[in-house]
Amino acid sequence: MASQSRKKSITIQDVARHANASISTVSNVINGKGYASESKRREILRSVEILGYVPLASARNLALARTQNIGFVLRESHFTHSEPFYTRIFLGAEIESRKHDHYVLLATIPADYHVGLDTPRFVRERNVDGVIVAGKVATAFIEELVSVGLPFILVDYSHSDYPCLSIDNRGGVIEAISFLIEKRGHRSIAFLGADMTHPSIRERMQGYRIALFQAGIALNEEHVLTSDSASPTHETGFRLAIDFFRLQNRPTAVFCVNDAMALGFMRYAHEQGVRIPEDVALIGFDDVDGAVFASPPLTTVRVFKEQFGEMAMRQLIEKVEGSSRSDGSYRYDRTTARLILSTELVVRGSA
Amino acid sequence: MASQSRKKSITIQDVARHANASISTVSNVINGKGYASESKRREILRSVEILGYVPLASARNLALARTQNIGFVLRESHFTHSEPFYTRIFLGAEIESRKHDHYVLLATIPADYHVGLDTPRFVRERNVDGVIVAGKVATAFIEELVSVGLPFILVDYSHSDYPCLSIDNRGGVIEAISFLIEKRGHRSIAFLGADMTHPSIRERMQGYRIALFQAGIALNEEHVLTSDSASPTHETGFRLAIDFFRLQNRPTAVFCVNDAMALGFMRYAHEQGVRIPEDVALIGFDDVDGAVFASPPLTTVRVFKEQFGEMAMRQLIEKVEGSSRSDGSYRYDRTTARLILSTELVVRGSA
DNA sequence: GCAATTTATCGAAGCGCTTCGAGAAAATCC
DNA sequence: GGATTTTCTCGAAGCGCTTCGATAAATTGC
Repeated sequence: MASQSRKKSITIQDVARHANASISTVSNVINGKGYASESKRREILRSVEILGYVPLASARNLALARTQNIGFVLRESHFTHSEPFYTRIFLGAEIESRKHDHYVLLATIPADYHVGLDTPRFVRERNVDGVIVAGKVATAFIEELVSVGLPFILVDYSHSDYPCLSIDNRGGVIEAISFLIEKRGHRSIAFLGADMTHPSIRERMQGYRIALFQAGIALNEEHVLTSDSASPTHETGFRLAIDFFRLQNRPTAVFCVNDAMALGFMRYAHEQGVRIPEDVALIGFDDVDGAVFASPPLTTVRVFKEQFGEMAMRQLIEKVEGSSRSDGSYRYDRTTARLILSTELVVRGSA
Repeated sequence: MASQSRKKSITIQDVARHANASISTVSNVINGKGYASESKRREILRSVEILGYVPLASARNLALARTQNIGFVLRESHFTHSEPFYTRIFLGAEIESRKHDHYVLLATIPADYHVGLDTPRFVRERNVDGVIVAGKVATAFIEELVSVGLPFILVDYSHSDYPCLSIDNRGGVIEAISFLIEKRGHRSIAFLGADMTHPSIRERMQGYRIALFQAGIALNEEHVLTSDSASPTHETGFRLAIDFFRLQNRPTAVFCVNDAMALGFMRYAHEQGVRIPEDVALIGFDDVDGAVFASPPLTTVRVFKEQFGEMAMRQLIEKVEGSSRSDGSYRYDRTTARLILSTELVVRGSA
């Protein structure tokens, strides 16, 4: 019994026969289209119930020239990151996708993307109706999507030419820095960053400058410590912390471009016996899970990750469904729309 | 141009026409079946190349009565866990799936599973050829899989009645405890655990007992601190640490059932000014990413997560492909086979 | 009361692919 | 050299579903 093979399932045919109706009528009542008398409708629905009929997805999709799949693409390194940032976005998207009866297929691509070679299988086989691109990926990939005419949306990676959904990096940082200045009385605040060409990180940097400017504090370039080419990791935070503590007149607070770095900074501080927030206040960005377990718990800018994924999915699906209605009706083209998700400062022990 | 809809792609028809052959011949050469003259073959392949033809997955699958999808199911709480344990398994499975031209669809189910209501859509719609079940899920779900005749494999959750792939929990713990005893000279070792009904955790507990027994050390029940109903989280580790430090003659080493708990334990120890490993040695299990960043870095039992997922996928696909060949040939039924993946002790600073 | 609608139902074509014969041509056998 | 066997190619049926007419019955309009 154990190795019994898949049960041959019942088809629309069976329902039609059982309900004494034609296939097309069954199809209609199931999809709520066309006409059907109350009696027939009920009879059919009853048969569906009795037989436990569920339409076969593949058949449906073939007939409807769609897949009900959404691709989710990110760089492999991003997915394995210790902090489940993208994982959460993915999860949010996944949950949202169900509401719209879609599945999400995941694919990771290398940082140095080669068209053709690295093309996710689901785009080659046209096995998705649209794709969500998370984080910074090679532009070659994005261009490929454009060229095959697959709808997509960029998430957490702003780009002026394509539809994207991003975090309010600027606003989040401004809030954080202003908090440090106004509520905590700091006048000298360092900025620790990495991967400075990344749009998001650039924006965080801008937020830092703006907040300082607004408070009438002159920017001291020496307090901007960055490791331009490195990734903003725990390790990088640790390394820049070393530089930080070598500073002659050391700032009283530091803002790290993300929590991973902040945590790395904190580790070094611990090792040096520096107290946080007494000796130096610390704020991160992202609100990763580890933030709350740090000692002291990290004050940080929260990003609503699940919601982020949700929204991306919703946007994308709206777009996909819209484009598929070929009734020729005019629709506003939001292709290049850009949405920004706001953040929230969560104050914990480190500042 | 921007809102251009999906390009109507070229079909096998087009290739046939272009190559001056019949559809069936094209299909044959593409799939390497049947006969075909060198000339025809070349011509067809050339047309495929020129036209950039790629078979449409949905059509193929419909004709072949398969989906090329594998479902990956876990409890929602497991997926969002701060430590990407299952995420990594998922990733390993995902990567392996590509080699076999499969996609993986993810679904999360609630802890209190209700058949029908919570049934993952892909099992209802028969949109997967098999499913990987990760971690501890409701048995109702497993039974449902059995009843619909969908092949599956359990991962990280041993069950004697079903095919499963598990970690060598017992062996891993034995290695860890023996290390503590033989290499570090500890004679009094505590065990901190939670969720004691979980098979994996139970096995770890057994490992602890066995190792002690082997070393001729009597088990002191007071040194077994568990929070039976709680999950083995950071928080739980922290809480049990409190109990631990209240012990009259406190053990010199502690083994935590997983890294999360060990990290929680460590945090409490820090707060109390207890030095690790000088005052108390600490070993965890899993080797999560955070382990290496802890101070001191955590000694732990490594589990090869990606490989774990890979192997599960391989097993499952083998099974799926096997069962689909309906040539009636006899095959050994490995349905209830049980594989165990070995672990590795990684010695870092905490012990 | 009869034309014009609206409602109800169905058969058949089609989505893009695989696969099962069948027929023709080529190769092999004695 | 005729009978087999093998190689090559193709048409057609089928996978399970949607959808477009066509036909028939019921309803409406004036």
